[in-house]
This record gives sequence, structure tokens and C-alpha cells, in this order.
Amino acid sequence: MSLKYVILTLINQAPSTGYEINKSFEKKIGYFWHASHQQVYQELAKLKKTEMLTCEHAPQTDKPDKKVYSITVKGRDELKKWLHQPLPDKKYKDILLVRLLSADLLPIDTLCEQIKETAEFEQRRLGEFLHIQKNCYSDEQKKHLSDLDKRLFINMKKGILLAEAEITWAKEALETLQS
Amino acid sequence: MSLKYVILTLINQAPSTGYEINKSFEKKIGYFWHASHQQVYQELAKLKKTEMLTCEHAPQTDKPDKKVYSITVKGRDELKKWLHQPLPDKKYKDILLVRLLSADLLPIDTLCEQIKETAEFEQRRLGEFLHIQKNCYSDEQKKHLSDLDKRLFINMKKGILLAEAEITWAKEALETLQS
DNA sequence: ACTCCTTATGCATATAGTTGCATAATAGTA
DNA sequence: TACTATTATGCAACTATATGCATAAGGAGT
Repeated sequence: MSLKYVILTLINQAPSTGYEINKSFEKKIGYFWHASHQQVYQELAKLKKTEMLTCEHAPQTDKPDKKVYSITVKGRDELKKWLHQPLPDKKYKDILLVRLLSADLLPIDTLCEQIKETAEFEQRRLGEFLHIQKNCYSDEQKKHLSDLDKRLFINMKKGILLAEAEITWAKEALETLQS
Repeated sequence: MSLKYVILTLINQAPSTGYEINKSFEKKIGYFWHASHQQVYQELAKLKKTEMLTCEHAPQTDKPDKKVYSITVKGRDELKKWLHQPLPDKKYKDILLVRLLSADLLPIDTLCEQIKETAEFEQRRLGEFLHIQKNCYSDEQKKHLSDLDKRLFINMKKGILLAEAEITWAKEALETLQS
């Protein structure tokens, strides 16, 4: 339901190809939005059909041709409308917490293993975030960030805080389970 | 993909009706799993057809009749198998962070309003968690919890940590945006 | 009496998202 | 020469989830 607007947001920043949007989902914004490449291409086709985007065929000699999408006035209006709408409820889905309920079927050791793996994953993610934050945002730079950079900084901060919360939880959970 | 196993988990704890499972999603486990009532009823029908559950019709005089589902051996085996499988990647979706990217279309004030509302929502949730934790788990009680109670306690802890992270983020975000 | 809430279940339709497969050019490596 | 990776796009079929509507009995409030 929101993928449409996520894509409009990205193309509003700069005209892009489906491939570039997919790369964004894999890297840059992967930690706060996810979509598969098929979903992106399908959504782009829909957005073109409903005239939210225009598409320009860009031939390339060294690589396969690509399609560059740009946002239309109609698309930008639609996006603007959505931005002002109230936020829908968050729909939490945490498989680890579900598994924790199956006390009788899942041995504690296996469960702890899964918690440790999750914590390690979050630890790696946190490391990447902190690395970027150190390299891209010195204390000096932080004082005169552009509006957009400010917002990107804030976004990463959320990634950091959530990863830290996951790691803290994992530690406490392991302690409690093993006591 | 996992709803199937969430439902099996709940029915494995005790035979239940669709209505009770829906209530769980609204209240008890709503903060770590979500599903609509239609989805639950449809999934129950599927699980019955594939013999993961059995169903018993329970007539009532004062209220509408209900259907009580119980897990089968096959269902429990299937659940056990799933519990041992590696956890799939988490698929983050955070609309607020997407909206933050639309610097040029969303005025700072509107954005701050949305952040404040989110923070208030999380604050209420946090309040509920802390209330339950205080009333149900005194320091004395914590020393001799059953295995299942331990796990429930850990689950709530995650809710608390994540809500706190959201609130901390919101405060910092508001400060940065308004500076 | 009338209306609204809770209990209890479900169908039909639509949209969102996944999985598997397919194509095709170029560049690097074994 | 054969394989593998990157760039670039997409169809078809499926499953998951959402939306809107429907039914029906009892209890509480006005």
C-alpha cells in the first residue's frame, strides 16, 4: 500500500531507473524499507499507467538499455497528499518473540542460538551505521547540514537506536533464559 | 508465511476458537504480531483442511456457537520443524522514515506533528507495559518464574526496549529538525 | 422499542508481495 | 572456452493480506 509512495519519493528526489531503485532497497534505504525487484518493476508499470510517472527509454552501448522514470505533476500532487495523511498503525511482526512462546517444543539451547544469531546480525548492522556516521558526519559538519542531510542523519539515528535496543534485549534475554 | 505457525503456536498452548485468537492479536500479543480477523478464520480453515488442526463444534445457549480448534500430532510436528529453521531476514518498513526523505514536499511543522503523535502512541504503549510489569512481576516473583512466564517476561521486555528507542529517537529527531 | 456493543463466524473481491523462471549484453576469471 | 558476476528488464503463477459486506443472538443503555 505504501510502496507506491516510497517509489514516488525516490523518483521525486531524482529521475531513476528500476534498477537504481532496487539498489536503494538493497543498500541505502534497505534498513527502513524493503521490496523485491519484481515488486518494483510491477509498481513502476502501474505508476506509469496511472500517469504518476513518465518513462524515457535510454539506450546504452556498453550495458543493456534502461528506462528512466520521472515524476509528473500529478504524481507529485498525489505524493504530497499522502505525506499529509495520518500515519497508519505499525504492524509488528517478530518471529523470535513468537518462537519464545513455544516453550515446550523448542529447547532453550536452540532458542539461545537463534537469539545470538539475531544479535550478531544487529551488531554488524550497528557497526556499519556507526562507521558511516563517523566518516560522513564530523561534529563540525553536523553544524551546517542541509535540510535533506539533516533528515538522512535522523534516519540513520533510528537505525542505530533500534539496533542497540535489539542487542540489549538479546543480552538480557540470554541471561534470563540461562538463569 | 508465518501466520500459520503463529496460530499453531497459540493453539498448541491451549485449544482455542478463532475469536479467541483474534482477541490475542488485538491485545496480548498485538505488539509482536498482527493479523486481521478474516485472515485468522481463513488460515484456520486451511489448517483444518491440511490436518494440522481438528475442529469441534461447541454449541452455546447464551452466545453464538463456536468452533474449538485443537492441534494434531501432524500440526505439532510441523510447528516443531519450523521452530528449528533459521530465522528469515527482518523486513523493515518505516513510513515515518520514508516521509523524512521528502524534504521539499512536507513542511517541517507537519513532519514534527507526525513524529510527536508517534511518540505519544509509543509512550502510551510503554506506560501499559510498565504497568503490567510492575503489577505482575515483583522482584520476589521474578526469582521463581515458570519457563513460560520467563519467556513472556522477556517478550514484554522487548516491547519496552523498542518503545523506549522510538521515544528517544523522536525526541532527538524533533531537536535536530527544529534547530 | 430502538440502538449499539460484544460474541461468533464467514464470503467475495481486490491488492500486495513472493517465487520461479526467462532474456540478453558485457566483462572478468579459471 | 566455459563459468560467473553485473547490469537491466520482465512474465506468470501463486500466496498473503486487506477491504467491504453479511449474518445472528444476547445484553446494556436510553
